[in-house]
Amino acid sequence: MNELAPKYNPAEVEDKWYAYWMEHNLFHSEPDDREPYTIVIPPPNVTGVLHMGHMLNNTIQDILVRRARMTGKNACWVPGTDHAAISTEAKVVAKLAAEGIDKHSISREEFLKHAWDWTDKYGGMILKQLRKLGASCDWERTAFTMDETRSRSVIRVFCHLFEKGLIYRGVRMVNWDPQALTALSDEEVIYKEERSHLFHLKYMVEGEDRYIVVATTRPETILGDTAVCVNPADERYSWLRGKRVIVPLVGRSVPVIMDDYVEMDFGTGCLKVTPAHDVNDYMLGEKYNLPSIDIFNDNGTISEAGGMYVGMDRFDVRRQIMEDLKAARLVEKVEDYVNKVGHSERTDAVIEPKLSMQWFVKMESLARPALAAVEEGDINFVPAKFRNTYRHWMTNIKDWCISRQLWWGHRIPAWFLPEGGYVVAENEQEALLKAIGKTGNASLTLADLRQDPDCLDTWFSSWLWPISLFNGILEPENSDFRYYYPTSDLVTGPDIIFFWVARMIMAGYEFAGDKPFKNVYFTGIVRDKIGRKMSKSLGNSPDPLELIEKFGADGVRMGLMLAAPAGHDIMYDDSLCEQGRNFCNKIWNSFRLLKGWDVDEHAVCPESSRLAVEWFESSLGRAMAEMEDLMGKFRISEALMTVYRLFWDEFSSWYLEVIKPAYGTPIDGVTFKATLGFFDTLLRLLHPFMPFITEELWQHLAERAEDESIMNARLPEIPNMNESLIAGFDHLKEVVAGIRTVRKQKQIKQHEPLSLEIKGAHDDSLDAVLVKMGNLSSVSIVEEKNPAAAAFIVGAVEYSVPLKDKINVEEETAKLRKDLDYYTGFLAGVEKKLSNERFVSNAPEAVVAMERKKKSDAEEKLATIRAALAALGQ
RNA sequence: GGGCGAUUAGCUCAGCUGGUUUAGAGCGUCUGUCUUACAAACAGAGGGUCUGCGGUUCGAAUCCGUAAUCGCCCACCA
Repeated sequence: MNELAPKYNPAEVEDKWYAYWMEHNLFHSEPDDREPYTIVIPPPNVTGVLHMGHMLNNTIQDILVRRARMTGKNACWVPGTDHAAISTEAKVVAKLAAEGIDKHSISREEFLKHAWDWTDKYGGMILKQLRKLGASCDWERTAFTMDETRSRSVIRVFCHLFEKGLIYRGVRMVNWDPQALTALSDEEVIYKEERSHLFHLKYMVEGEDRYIVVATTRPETILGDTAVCVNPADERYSWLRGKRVIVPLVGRSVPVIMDDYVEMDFGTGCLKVTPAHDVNDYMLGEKYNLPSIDIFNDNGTISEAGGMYVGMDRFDVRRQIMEDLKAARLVEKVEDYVNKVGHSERTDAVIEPKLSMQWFVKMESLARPALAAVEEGDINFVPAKFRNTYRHWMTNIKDWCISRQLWWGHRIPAWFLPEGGYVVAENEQEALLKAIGKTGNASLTLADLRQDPDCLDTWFSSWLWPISLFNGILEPENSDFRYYYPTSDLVTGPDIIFFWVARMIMAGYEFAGDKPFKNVYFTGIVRDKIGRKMSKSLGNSPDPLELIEKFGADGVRMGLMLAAPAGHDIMYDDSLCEQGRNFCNKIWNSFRLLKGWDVDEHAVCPESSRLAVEWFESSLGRAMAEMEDLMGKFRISEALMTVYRLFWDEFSSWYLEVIKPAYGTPIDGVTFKATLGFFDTLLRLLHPFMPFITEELWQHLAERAEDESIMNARLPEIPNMNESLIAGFDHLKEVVAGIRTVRKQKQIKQHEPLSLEIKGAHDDSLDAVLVKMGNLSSVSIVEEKNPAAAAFIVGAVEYSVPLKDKINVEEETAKLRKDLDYYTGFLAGVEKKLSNERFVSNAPEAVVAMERKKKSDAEEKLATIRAALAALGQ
């Protein structure tokens, strides 16, 4: 009789509606006279695979975008991908290696061709997968950090900053990744605690029989030692002043220098100085004009400068040197030691501090307006605690190393001149003109210029994302940019607050003269049940697509959102998605219920239905107001919970049960029409969270035009609330629950009618509902309570169900005694408060009045309880 | 070594500028029920004194101090 299956089957509907939305171009936005609502996606790396973090992040974005659309805004969610310089290059190098091709055996052009092939093949994978999630991105606007517009924007920005003197080139100590063979920014180095050793090595004093002991974690770097340093205040070593010591094994004579940088109480108080391989030693080297001996090749093996160890790997050489030192009796002792070792964020290789020529951005002046924007609330962080993190970083900002020794990325637009020096220009022609201008040599040709082989840091393109997506760098006056910028909300993880968020804010003010977004919503990290971060290496992350297959996209979306307040890590568990799936099923079945009814337009609307309609409208209004408030504060999971309870508890368990016609009888037209209206509104409220099932049912609910969609339906006005009706229903629910408890305790079936007796002031205006929901045969007001009845008290009114022989006086008495004790205690507490003169005189009047009300309520209630006990002969 | 945040029912969390019944929700648990939308369900029940200690106050989960535990971020002690 009902063509709808008793269980919702997401697989049958999801792809269908996504295709429908695409086919009717419903995600696309163009500027018009509506208010814009814009989100730019955090571009997933082309090397990435869809993980739970993406699911969470993009669900939130989709909820925000869909809700904005339904409130009449012109919503635009721009998708795209990031070229991920290091990761992608590493992947392509590995792929080529597997095919027996060495990167350096092929030309740059050939390599880039492979990289582009790889990108074309795998790059858009995550974006495709996001469609399964229901992401309503404007796919026509899909961008890539290395497409033409974005690339040209990057180059333009580089030139702009260079001309402004904010980009410079120089030799600095940088973080070197010996695996990826490139420099990294400070942010790309992850420090991890590692158990290692503190080696105490003997350095003989030159020309004497004495020695000093130096403590180091990296004995291999003795090959590059050019001094030993002690604190000038350290009396233990005052005799060393002016002397020289011999570097063990190496045999080199190096000076002893004195600097208070050295901590006297760490290790032996004696520090070996290797200017080429340690940031601090480098500083000392500069200060004391020490030679710098670079003992490593780029790939981490020992260079020519390393004497007999040439060609050995840095970790092998550490072991070998220790053996040799032991053999030479130059090791005093070896201690266990825990220290922090820098690793490359992308390759996990141990970082070597290395002196090299790189390009840098001066950050201080860029940071100033960006810091102010967040401090002054022009940009709002959710949750606000991230402002602290941001402030700290921004006020301690260091220059940004932006050059990478890679091929995959935006090539640095600098050309070296034959006789030294360089020019920076947006293209070759311009470079040539500048070169001629600079050298005065009109016969220069392009062949004389050599472009810097290095590429730019990936984030040097990402930081422009909100601007470059709308082509705001190259054409700042274009209508898209003027309309969509600044964007509205950014949704991202706190792990890239420095990499990306902070830099976008700086770029916004520098290149667009305005903030890039108004709100930043920081999601939490998705963790497993026992709190571990989900990761590929741990294998504790479910495959998102399998989850969607199992629970449906709507179920998964809801599961994630239920547990995801902003900035809180979420403990993921499949049971969350189960809850989401179950909710879909609940929605589905309530639709089946009303779909199955016969409607009689002429039937009279029962009083109970009339009341239910009026009450539910109020209830709906209350929930909608609450949702609006919560969404405004980005408390999305709470907004979802509000509509969840509205649908499940209020609509399904109460409203539908009240208006449900008896089996085989039709429903009246008035109630039916109101119910369809409610259902329609509920679907709209749910749509941002669960787009698929709501579209499916909304389309079933009425005849729709060919290109119509719930996506573009508006959220209705919030209905007015009838507070007293809501209060009346709240009371009624308790009475019904009381009746149900009696049934349960006395083992009376739900369908067996009971009569209800009421003693006390009773408002009978909702009796029609009471009779229906309590399955009552009669409701009567009595003067005296029937002793052979099961009683319960709601407010100060006593309700009882006459049951004759089923009544156990002891049980009834015990029940009432329990209530009596509770309220006696409660009353005592209130009275204590009220008898405290200082409370009465100090507390605000309203609070005192509230306490008086509590007191009289409790007294009334106690009177009722005592009367009930008396009726039982107690 | 600095800084930030957290600690509320079995679990995940609300509880904002202290007073709204001797703390709420969802899930889970327990007990009934295959009642003609839904057992992915229905009905009912139980469960915390708010991490410890001290303080401010007429009044504190809510403010202050302190201790413990956990987490995150930053930092050049080899």
